[in-house]
Amino acid sequence: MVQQGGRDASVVDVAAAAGVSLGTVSNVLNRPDRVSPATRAKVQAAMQELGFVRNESARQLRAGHSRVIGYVMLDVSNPFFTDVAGGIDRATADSDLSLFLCTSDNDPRREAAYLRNLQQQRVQGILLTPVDASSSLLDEIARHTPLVIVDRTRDDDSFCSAAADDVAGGRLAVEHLVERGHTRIAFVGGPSSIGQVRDRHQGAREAFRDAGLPDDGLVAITTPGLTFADGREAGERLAGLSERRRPTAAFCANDLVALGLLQHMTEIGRRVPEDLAIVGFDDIDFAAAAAVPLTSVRQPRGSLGRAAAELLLDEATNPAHRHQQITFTPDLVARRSTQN
Amino acid sequence: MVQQGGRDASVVDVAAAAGVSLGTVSNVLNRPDRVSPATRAKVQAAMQELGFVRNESARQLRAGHSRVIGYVMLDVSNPFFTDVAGGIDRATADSDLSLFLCTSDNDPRREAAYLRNLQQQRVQGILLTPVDASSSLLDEIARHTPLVIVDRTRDDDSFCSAAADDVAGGRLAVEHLVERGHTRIAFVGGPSSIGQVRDRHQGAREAFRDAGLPDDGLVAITTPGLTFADGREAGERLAGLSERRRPTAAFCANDLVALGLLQHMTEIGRRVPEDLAIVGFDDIDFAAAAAVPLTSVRQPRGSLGRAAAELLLDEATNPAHRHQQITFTPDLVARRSTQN
DNA sequence: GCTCGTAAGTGAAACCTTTCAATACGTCAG
DNA sequence: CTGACGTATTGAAAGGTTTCACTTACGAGC
Repeated sequence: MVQQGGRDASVVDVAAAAGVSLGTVSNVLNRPDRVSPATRAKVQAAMQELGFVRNESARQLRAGHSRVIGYVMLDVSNPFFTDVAGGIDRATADSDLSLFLCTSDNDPRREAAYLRNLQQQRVQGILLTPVDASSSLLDEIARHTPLVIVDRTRDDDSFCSAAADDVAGGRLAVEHLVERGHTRIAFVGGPSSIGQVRDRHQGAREAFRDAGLPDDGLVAITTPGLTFADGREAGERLAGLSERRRPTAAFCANDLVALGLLQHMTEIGRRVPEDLAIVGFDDIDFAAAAAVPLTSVRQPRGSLGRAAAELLLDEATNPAHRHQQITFTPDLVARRSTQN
Repeated sequence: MVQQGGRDASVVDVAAAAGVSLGTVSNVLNRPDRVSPATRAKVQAAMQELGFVRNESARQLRAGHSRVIGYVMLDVSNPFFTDVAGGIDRATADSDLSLFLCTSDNDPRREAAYLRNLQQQRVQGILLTPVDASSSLLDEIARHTPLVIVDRTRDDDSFCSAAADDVAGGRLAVEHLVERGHTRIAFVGGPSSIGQVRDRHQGAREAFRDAGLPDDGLVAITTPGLTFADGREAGERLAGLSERRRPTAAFCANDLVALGLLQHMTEIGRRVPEDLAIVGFDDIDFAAAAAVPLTSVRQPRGSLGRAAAELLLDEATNPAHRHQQITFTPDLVARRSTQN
């Protein structure tokens, strides 16, 4: 911080140094074509000299809004979400908006803090993968700030959203396992406060019933979160079950959990898929590269982000905007973890 | 956006609605204890009624700075960086600062845009994993905004930084391979504009020479980036070499590249480590879960983020702050990808 | 009854930028 | 030579919050 003593230089200081009015300085900044080349050069020299840095707060205050959009995601360390973020990023690249990423880490309080913070910053809009899509906080935020829900939906159509059909995805996974002859299947994931988890479980249940199998054949192994470590820990619990009750296949609520489970199984000498077939969800890049390449329900991650960003941009700029719910249909990528 | 017609409610509107002065409203917001309970309740009711949302821009304008810190990272989709971000996050959790994440995607222009944007927002400080640590832009930014370099260093001590010793890491990797009898080793990574790549390569070269091996035994396979896909593509190039010239081991500049390479090898029927031993860098969680568990140079990812954040906090708040360069020493985690 | 102290509340000024109506100054057509 | 027009520049107002020196009200102490 070289700027010892006095505060940073402002347009007023620049104007004084260049011997012009502050209106002219502003013109150099915002409409350089309206300023004669000579004056422009003089002003730019003064800016350089004083180390002038535009004050975005003042600019925003005047403009009424900032040139930022925020994406509040559930978990930065899940590659699924960073791939979604990549899609958002590409969609916003040629607007002059900056994208700020925030991670709620599945904590509703942190999510709320970020949402309020972004709203108070008067961001152009917010993309959100909510911990709980039904929270009334979302309505409250959306009263003032365009808000698009990513990778989730709400029953009503009060929001734009871009999401994959998680129930359908859950069905796909279990149908695949049932086709391969499994009749005792574990659903591994949690907590059930996460909508994705509920829907995927729901789909699993539906497919299980439709196959005419008894309800108690689908065992829920509830985890505290959806991380790698949670998957490993679920593996311990699965391994601890008596052989009679032990499932022959596991459908995991996401790939991280599936990979953790897979790793634990390998470590304790169980074979995948012979001893336990595994299906994941999301089809992150690492799924295909796993110890046993992982069968997974693929979501179009980038497209999902892109679609969400486009909805947000429309909502933020188009007065005739109407809310829209875009649903992507997932598909199943079969790999070795289920091919016995 | 319920707020049809008029602009958002401001403190003035709240004051009018509650029948108090705007100073009192501000007191309710910032020093509630100085306001009588009755008045406080009245004001809060008015805020509720009008849907008042504090305007952070105006607040910042007054305060001179925001309550945000930014981390500009090289690549969100690399789990190494999100793990670092996790460490930063934990370190800042109990300050009242919010952390905004930005991804430069290895593009100096995007990096510059984010840096300037954060600076113009008058953020409290910036954490940066730079594309090019020697860029003079960093000096320019640091003239006004506290800036800490993460996972990189500069020769001079003009910045705080927290980094692992990449040269040492590179040495570790190659020493490990040499110990296992390899004398033709590929260094896979790029572009060399990335400092990490240069340093790791440098370390590899040093270890190779120290082992008394001829320089041309260390083959550089330069990739355009450090992604999964770059690793696969490098695999094709490696496989295309004549048997005589083909290395028996590869040291990859990061785990993503290593995993891509590993996947390609497996696909074309080459065995790891028998046909090609592989060492990665970073030891991300997925390294241990890979098709062939990956030997990797471990960096303390979380600690690195935490240390960087603490340096930044100190620089931002402590007038007696002195720049400090913290270096972590990496270690090698040997797994199956090098055990033949 | 008067002064003093404290607590509660007030309101103007400051923060910095952008906008826009107004001004100044040439130039050109008539 | 005048009037009209266009270009370059000006300066004041607005935007919402916080701060701080100030006023008011009220009860305690003498």
